[in-house]
Amino acid sequence: MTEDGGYGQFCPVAKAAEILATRWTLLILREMICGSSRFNEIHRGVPLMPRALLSKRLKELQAAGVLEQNPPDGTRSGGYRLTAAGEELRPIIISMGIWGQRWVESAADGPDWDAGVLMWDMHRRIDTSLLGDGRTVLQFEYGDAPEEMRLWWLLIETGNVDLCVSDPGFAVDLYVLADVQTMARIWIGKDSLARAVDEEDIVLHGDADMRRKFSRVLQLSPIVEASKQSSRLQPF
Amino acid sequence: MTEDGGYGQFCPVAKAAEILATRWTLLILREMICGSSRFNEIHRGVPLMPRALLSKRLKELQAAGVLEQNPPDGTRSGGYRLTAAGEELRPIIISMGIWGQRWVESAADGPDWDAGVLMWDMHRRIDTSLLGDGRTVLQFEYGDAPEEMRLWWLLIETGNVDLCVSDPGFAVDLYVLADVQTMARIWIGKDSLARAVDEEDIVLHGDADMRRKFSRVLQLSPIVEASKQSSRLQPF
DNA sequence: CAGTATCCGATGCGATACTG
DNA sequence: CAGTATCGCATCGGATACTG
Repeated sequence: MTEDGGYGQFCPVAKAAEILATRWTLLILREMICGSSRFNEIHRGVPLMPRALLSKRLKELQAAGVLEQNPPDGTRSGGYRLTAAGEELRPIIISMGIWGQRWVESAADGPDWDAGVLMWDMHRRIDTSLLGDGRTVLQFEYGDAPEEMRLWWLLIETGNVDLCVSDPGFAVDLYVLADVQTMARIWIGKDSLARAVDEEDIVLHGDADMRRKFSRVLQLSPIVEASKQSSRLQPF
Repeated sequence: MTEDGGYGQFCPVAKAAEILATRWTLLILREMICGSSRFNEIHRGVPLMPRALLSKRLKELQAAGVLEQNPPDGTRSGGYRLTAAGEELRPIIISMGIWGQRWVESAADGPDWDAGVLMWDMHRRIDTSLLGDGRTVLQFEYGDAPEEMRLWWLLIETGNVDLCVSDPGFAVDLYVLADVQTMARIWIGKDSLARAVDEEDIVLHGDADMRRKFSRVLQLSPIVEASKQSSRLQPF
């Protein structure tokens, strides 16, 4: 009778909120903005979200004109892409990230973070141009993570970065040992890699050249990059 | 067990979304941004929201550091105000409004809008400096609204604007007749007052001087003002 | 005015299992 | 890989009544 989840208001903020202010929706858009396009890619960014609900949200966002489906290539679905309307949410969502980082207590102190989400985020921010043509393997070990989340590998080959949850078997160029919290704080710019290495909150070992390059190979969260230029984001 | 409504992620967008992406929350903040501060003022901006839920949300927003309570003045509560963190949401919420206006289909075509919310919004945007020291009364009649929402009065006196739902009894300076949709479209900048008057979608009658001044006395939604300068809002 | 208390019905959400 | 189907429950939402 009162229809779906609307607010019954003409105010454009209400209209935007009807689309954006439902659970998980902003995180799906963050995933898309960060470069995911396929169903399972998106889901890796929000692993705690029920797949059925992800499916539902993707439909809603299509109906709202924020996403559309790519034409299927051959047999499998072509994934999703942002429409022009969706692209214009990019600065808004990034602004929300900057705000969250600046103001939300415990934005970097949560107890139960998912190392998988962190690794999935990080694997998209490897600057492959600094690595040679050959294969590079980085191994991450999180001392505070549960058994099945302790070890991760980034396998970098011909400009492509794969995230592995089991040992890919190749020689490891760099071992990274840290707590999830430490790594996450660095990732979102709340801590510096240099400091963490100095104080041995992070231990790097392996190829000496790779150890030196690591701070440039692993770029930080897009939010951190954006917030460096965020003076432009406070126009009012 | 999975705690409250969190996402279990360190991403700052997720942290912001935990606070902002719950039902009604963005509309409460919009009300605060537009100048409401007391409980019942805020509620007039979201009349369909259960008061108990508004109370709960206000507590959540205080816990999140977005709002705080003003010290009670005398016997009654002092209402609420945005903290510094809350103030920094202003450009984000206005951006969402601009986005909603630009992209949401039917942002100006809803069937069941609330004339009360429209009037409540508009009463805050009367430029009292254009009116003399005496009393000014504007009467609005919405032909398409249900009986109890048809007639509204703005009573302007010594720079103060009161919204009345029953005839205040004073002489009316200007009568405004329109449909809620027409008025709402003008209010959010999707239609122009001049056009609507020309084509008699709106009929003004009463004091000739007041008829002439009306387009300047009634300022438009803050979203419209903001979107005129919105080139600054697309920094990425 | 500024909320709180309670009850009840609808549904959004999460968990699990299943399919082409 | 890319989703669907089903089910139970917690939360939301509406109504009503009550308090300082």
